[in-house]
Amino acid sequence: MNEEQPTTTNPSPPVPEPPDLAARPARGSLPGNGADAGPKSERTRQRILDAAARTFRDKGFAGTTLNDIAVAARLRAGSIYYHFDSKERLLEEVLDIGIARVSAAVRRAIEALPPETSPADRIRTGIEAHLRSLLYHGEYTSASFRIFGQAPPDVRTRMLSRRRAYADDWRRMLQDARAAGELHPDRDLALARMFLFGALNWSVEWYDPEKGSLDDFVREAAETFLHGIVAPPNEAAPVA
Amino acid sequence: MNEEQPTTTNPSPPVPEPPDLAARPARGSLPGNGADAGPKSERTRQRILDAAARTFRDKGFAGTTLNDIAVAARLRAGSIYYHFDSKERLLEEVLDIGIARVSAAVRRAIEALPPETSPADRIRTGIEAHLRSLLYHGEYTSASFRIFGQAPPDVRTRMLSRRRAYADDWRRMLQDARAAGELHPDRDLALARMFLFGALNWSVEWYDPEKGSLDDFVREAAETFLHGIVAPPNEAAPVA
DNA sequence: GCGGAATTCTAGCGGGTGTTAGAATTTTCG
DNA sequence: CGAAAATTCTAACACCCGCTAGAATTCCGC
Repeated sequence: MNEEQPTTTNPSPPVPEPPDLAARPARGSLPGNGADAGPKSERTRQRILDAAARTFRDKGFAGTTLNDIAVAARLRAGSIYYHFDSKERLLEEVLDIGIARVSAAVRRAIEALPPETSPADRIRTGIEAHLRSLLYHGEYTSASFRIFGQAPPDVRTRMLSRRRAYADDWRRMLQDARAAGELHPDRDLALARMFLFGALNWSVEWYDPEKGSLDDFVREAAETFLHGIVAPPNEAAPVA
Repeated sequence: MNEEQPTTTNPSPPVPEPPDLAARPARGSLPGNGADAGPKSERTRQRILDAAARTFRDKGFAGTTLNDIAVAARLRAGSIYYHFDSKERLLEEVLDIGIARVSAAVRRAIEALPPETSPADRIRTGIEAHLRSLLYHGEYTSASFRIFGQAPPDVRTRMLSRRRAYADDWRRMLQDARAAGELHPDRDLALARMFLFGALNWSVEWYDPEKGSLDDFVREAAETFLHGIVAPPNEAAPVA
């Protein structure tokens, strides 16, 4: 009667994770000696986080049991509490990492552009980076966007500043493009931005990597957002 | 420690609901004599459904307790089982009604158009109808799209055919527009359709009716999707 | 390989879950 | 009114939840 056991997660792949990104501020200090915990603890901590991200994404927050996570992380439910204070905090950290990664990926991609790149091309690059971060090894990033609406109120409000910061990046990019005269003057940029977020993040639910290259996908996505679907009036009808 | 009590739902507004829409097969006949139950049952059944739709939308499926629903519907949790077989079936009916209403609203709006309306204008009308149905007294419609990802697997698969039918309507509209030469030939229509769904349904999460008229909003939304945000090359730069 | 710290496990508490049986109540209508 | 049917409530069952204390085990520098 339970949800099916996640036996598919059994083979336990080694979960490659670049730990450099924006993992966590760590705890101030630990029991034993000076700095923070040993490396053993850190590794299981990561295992728990990975399991939590996957399970939260698949079953939702309230739908996920600490035992679900424990099974996927190959330990007992009680042991989780050695590494995390509560289920809520575990969620919080997953969400945090998710947003941080997308945000960092987009920022990095844009800063790597040559300085003379036009604002519209920056937007294009931003869209592609966001999608890549979401769809390619996106345990946390996809969880972060899928689960956010289900988070307990206090977690959500605490997470909101992070989100706002990322949203501000986009607000700025759009305004720059408008200032450069590259955007249609009638467009409502706030609406366009939310439209974009909705469209991009929804792709986690349906994108199938086996049905075409990711490169083509992100390119086409950016094009669709920038130019819409309607044929340009001049090209299509050369008749005066 | 619990989620906050829904005391805000206390005043119990009379819940205006146009019962004509696409609620459910209904019973053909009247109380006592005819076939099945009386009208009293029908009214509380509706009250439960309304309460369930609102609560599911706000707290998610697993996060919603039968007692939450019962309180909002002004009865006891056990009594729900006189009207519904299980929590799952209750969810299923809510989702069903939600999809049926959006689908019906869009279809009706498009059929009301004059026959000579261009395919692109049909799309525009469809977008506006979808958004209206979602945002204006959309207990069920918004719940349907927000909760779908959290539904238990079997409910989800059973619901999938309904969704596919609605998706087909859109697929057809887009293909018609392309056949009429109104769409950019390079666009990937499947991607565009999913983009559209993501963008539209995400609006439940952020749209604030007090920050501008719904009419303006739906119009601008359709425009953004059809033409994108980039300025057209000829209009903006009249300089040779 | 010893000893103490770090990590995990066991076992359970208190509470809330969906669900059900049967009693109590309300509605319906001759 | 009164009886039968329809509807709601009460009380409980069986189970699982997040979480904790303390014992058991593993790790690791000496």
